Amino acid sequence: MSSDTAEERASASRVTIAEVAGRAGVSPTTVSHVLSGKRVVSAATRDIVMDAIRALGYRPNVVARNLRTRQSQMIAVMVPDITNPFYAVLTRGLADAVDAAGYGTYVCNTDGVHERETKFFQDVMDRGVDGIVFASGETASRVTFGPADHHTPIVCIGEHLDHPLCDAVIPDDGAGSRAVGEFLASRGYKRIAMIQGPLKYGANRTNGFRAALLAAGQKVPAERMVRGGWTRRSGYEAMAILMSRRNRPDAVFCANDLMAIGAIDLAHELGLDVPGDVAIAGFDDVDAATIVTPQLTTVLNPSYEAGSTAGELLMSRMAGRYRGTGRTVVLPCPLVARGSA
Amino acid sequence: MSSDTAEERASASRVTIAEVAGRAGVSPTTVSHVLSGKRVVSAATRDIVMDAIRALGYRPNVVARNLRTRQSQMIAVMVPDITNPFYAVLTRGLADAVDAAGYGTYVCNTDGVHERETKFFQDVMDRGVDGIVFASGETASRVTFGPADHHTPIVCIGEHLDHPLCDAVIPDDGAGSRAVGEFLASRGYKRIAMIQGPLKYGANRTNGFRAALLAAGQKVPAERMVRGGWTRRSGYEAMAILMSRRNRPDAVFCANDLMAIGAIDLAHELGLDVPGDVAIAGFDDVDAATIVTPQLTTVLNPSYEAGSTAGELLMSRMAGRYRGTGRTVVLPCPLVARGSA
DNA sequence: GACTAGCGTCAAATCGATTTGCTCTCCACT
DNA sequence: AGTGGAGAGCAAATCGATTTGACGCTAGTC
Repeated sequence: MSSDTAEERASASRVTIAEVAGRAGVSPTTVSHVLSGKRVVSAATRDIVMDAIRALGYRPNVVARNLRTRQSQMIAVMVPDITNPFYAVLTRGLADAVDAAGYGTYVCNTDGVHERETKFFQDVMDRGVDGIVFASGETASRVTFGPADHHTPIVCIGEHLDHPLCDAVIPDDGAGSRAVGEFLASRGYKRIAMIQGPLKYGANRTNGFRAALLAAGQKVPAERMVRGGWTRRSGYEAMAILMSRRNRPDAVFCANDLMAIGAIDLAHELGLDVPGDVAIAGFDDVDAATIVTPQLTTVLNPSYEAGSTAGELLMSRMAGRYRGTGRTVVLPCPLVARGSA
Repeated sequence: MSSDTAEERASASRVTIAEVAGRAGVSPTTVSHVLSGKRVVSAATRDIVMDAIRALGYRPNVVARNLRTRQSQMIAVMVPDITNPFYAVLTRGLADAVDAAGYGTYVCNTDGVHERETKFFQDVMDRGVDGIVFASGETASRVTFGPADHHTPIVCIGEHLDHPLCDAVIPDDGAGSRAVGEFLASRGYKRIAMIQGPLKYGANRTNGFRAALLAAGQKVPAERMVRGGWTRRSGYEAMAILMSRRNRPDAVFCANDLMAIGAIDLAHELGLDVPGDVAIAGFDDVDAATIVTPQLTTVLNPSYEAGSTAGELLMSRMAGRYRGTGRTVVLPCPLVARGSA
């Protein structure tokens, strides 16, 4: 906005609080107090100081402030991959929630690899972030905490973590998956299969789904449970296995939407009608769920809300409004019936 | 707060370099030199120091280091919205490129709003980031630089910026769009239309496309040029306008994939066959391009490479390997022919 | 008139590293 | 013996803020 003068250009280094104090004829202390409001400063000197700040274009050095105050006004979010729309939306929810309070967002892509998780965890602790959101898969439970780590609040998405300051935001996968099971059973499908996540992941989805089917009097034979790797490609392959069985399923629940899309790919390749020949349901309700044909019947996984409530939980601790044991917020995952089942 | 804080201070405050020095029986200077390798330390004392570091679990305070060295080992990326897969992939490319060199990634969602852009720009400058990647739409050219801002290298994606240390990574939209135009013309389409981006955006795509059609001897009447807002919904609406014209187009080039998907939505709604009744082409080649039916003929926009080469450009400046005027890297955007045209 | 009570301000310590200049030792070469 | 140089390590200054204890002042109270 203001045209930078030659004077300003000459002094290439940043303006310090001392220079402002000098120009205003007061001490650095007073300038600091004007800025922070931690002690009262007379209106007269406050004006003088503010004028000097404006004239010099002073901006406080955030790093120096962070060193002294032991805060960074920055929160870290650890996700497997920001490229995954689910985590991108979660990250945005978090960023929106904390932005107004002046917190910035530091993003780490862990790829779900334990070494990367610990490396980044170390990194963000060293950087002195004020809070951490852990959305990096269930291996998160394996990170080990150093003695100094117990002051930084943490929020885990989708799981609990053994840490005194750790809150949890849990989308209710179990209930959502149960709803899918009930829905499929009520529609009269008889040979219902499932494409699960990789071993040890997404147990709640499997369990909820299986429980609903059992309650509806259906057995779930082991050969109708196949594992995929969350990706479209792996859903395609898992579906291929399922459809090569003697007794083809008439409905398939996939533990996430990407795998469901892969499953639809294969069904179309085989010339099968969805849902006429096979019904397919997913989980997450990402954008792509309404892009496939037919549109995907799925479960809404409230990623944006998960991110933003994680932000709220963090802020309540950082501001000292809450200082208790770990809280747990459960987010409902409603069924979204569309064309594919 | 009181007792809690006292406890904190007593038990769990971080180990400092001074404590390490004390335990090792050397000065802090020596410990620092062991860690940085900036001066030689004898193997014997180095071992002693390293032992002390391990025993105490010492981790250097990054904030303090940053204050002294005036570096933050952090680079900022400004995107309109991390939720947009294009920018998510770009961000990942950047993060991967700079991660190995120890740089972290600070993400800002500007929503393309000028006030937010300047606010975040100020924020990251105050935080002392070592580099900035500007991928936040063409309003970027309006940010104003303070005197202190001229030391931080910047890379712009998709445009140039008037700043001495600013490099640019430019995906070759123009050539890509020209390829689409040639492709459509060669396929014999005669009434070719385009859904553009919002006013003042994506001029290269419009120009390249138009040039190709003119070269093929086709006129592009104004009523076959409609504007959308980059979203699926806006593509749907723009397509509706196009199809309500007396002389319906037989092919439509959309300035991005999301709008193309919206256009396909409408075509299907009208019971039209794609590409039989209308051919549709997009731009970007996001994941969703292969999820729609039919799969989208589009232009590959190398977002990952854009992010990673932005990282390279930044690092070459930060490391002092390059110190010259602004460089420009142009990335090719090849046509990807699929089913929709 | 002496005595609190605030108010406004400042000097100095602090946060935890890095970096510079200096000392001291030891050895090699003239 | 003297000089030069390299090798090792330390003390102190520095980065740029925040924060605390103290001091001078004015006003109000007994």
